[in-house]
Amino acid sequence: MSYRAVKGMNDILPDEVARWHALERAFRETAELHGYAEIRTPVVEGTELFVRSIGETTDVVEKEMYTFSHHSESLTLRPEGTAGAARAYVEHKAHAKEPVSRWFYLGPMFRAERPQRGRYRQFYQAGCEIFGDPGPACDAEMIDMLVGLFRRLGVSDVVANIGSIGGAATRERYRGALREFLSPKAGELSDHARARLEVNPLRILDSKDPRDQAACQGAPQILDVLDEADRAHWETLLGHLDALGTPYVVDPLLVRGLDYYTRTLFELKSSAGELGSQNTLCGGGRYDDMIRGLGGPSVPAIGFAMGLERILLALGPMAAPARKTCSIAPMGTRAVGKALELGRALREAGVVADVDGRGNSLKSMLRRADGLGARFCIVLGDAELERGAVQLKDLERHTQEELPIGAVVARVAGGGA
RNA sequence: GUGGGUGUAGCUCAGUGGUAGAGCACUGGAUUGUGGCUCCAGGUGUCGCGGGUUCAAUUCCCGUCACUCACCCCA
Repeated sequence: MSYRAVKGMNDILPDEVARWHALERAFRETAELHGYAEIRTPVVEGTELFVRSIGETTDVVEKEMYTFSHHSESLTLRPEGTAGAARAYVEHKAHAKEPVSRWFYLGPMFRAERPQRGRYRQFYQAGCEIFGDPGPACDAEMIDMLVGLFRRLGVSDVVANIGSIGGAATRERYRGALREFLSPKAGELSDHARARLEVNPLRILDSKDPRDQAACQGAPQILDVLDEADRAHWETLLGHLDALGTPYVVDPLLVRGLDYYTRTLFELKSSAGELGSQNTLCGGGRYDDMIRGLGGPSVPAIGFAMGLERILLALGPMAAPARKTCSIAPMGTRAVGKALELGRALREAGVVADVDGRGNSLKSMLRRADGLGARFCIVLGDAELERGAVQLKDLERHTQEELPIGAVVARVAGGGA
């Protein structure tokens, strides 16, 4: 086995694609119902776009990007979808055409991490962005949409965690307070957390290390230090969710690893199905400063991305599709010619047709028809050809009848009735 | 980048210091031309790769690679 797919990048074989289609269809339908329109942006962007938007000191930018240079240009395979959408929003001056833009996207993203269950180097995300609406009504609507989507998909145990990290000013103030609280306990922290104390103390809140969790007991909470405007935004959001009856859990320690977030943050988790420890199905939040930061106008924004393979892991197996194929089993060369003709006629009538021209035994052809999930099998042998007839077998009802060859297409197209 | 686990048939996995098996799948037959159930028959393997110990290694030892799970981080 000399050629293999690149580590962390997987083939999605035909057997599995039906599940992907079903998920993608549910996402598209939901997004479109909420007024989102699809945008498709390139998989490659200038490296600087990601550095600027995601943040120079984030793990994604520091060590997970696939970056290469072409001539003198530094390019990067997109590690997430928001930066590209935001770039397109600015580049095409969408703000001047409509007050609010609601966009969704779907496609592969790339991060050079160590792969594990639910985490791959090429992975698929679907996401939505709203540009030009400061919320909090649309924040509530977005969270409610996601809860509804996961319910519809059948992820029964999904939990929406929400939080707020306020605007830039609030966050700066909180960072100082947290550092002050944790510094005396620096000796009790994990090495990793101690290193972060100066650079990004907020992330320590997120740590799974019991020492860090213990040290964070009694730490000041960001929700307690929101400024007036941030607080009003947050409380109104909770009010909307309560009014909608959308279930949620406030997580005061919620911190996301991308630097661009402001105010509202949310994350949907599950432990259903085959999910391993990477069980965040969907994450998002507000990024009110990004558009201006990319050289655009001062336009607020909010968005989320969901990991498709994680959702598929949570979903488990899918019901087998209905039998609709018609298989044709010819015996002998003359019959094969007739079978090809019949196959074409069936397809013209809108029937999925499979001509088994392998020249195997009838038993083998019927077995294959069954394996394909065919509803009908047309048996075509010399005896039938002489009579200008075919045997039409209904694989589902276990019945068989002889029909004139000219009548079989209409019969099959009519579902056998 | 760090740590654990696993590498044997297309798939899931047993197994032994004397060069290997089951189930599923596949093919044929029982039914000179009739599927899903049943019965019978059939084939395939550099036993991940390299080295060491040994009369002999798939098995024991060392190395290496791959896969996998977890940490970090994220979807």
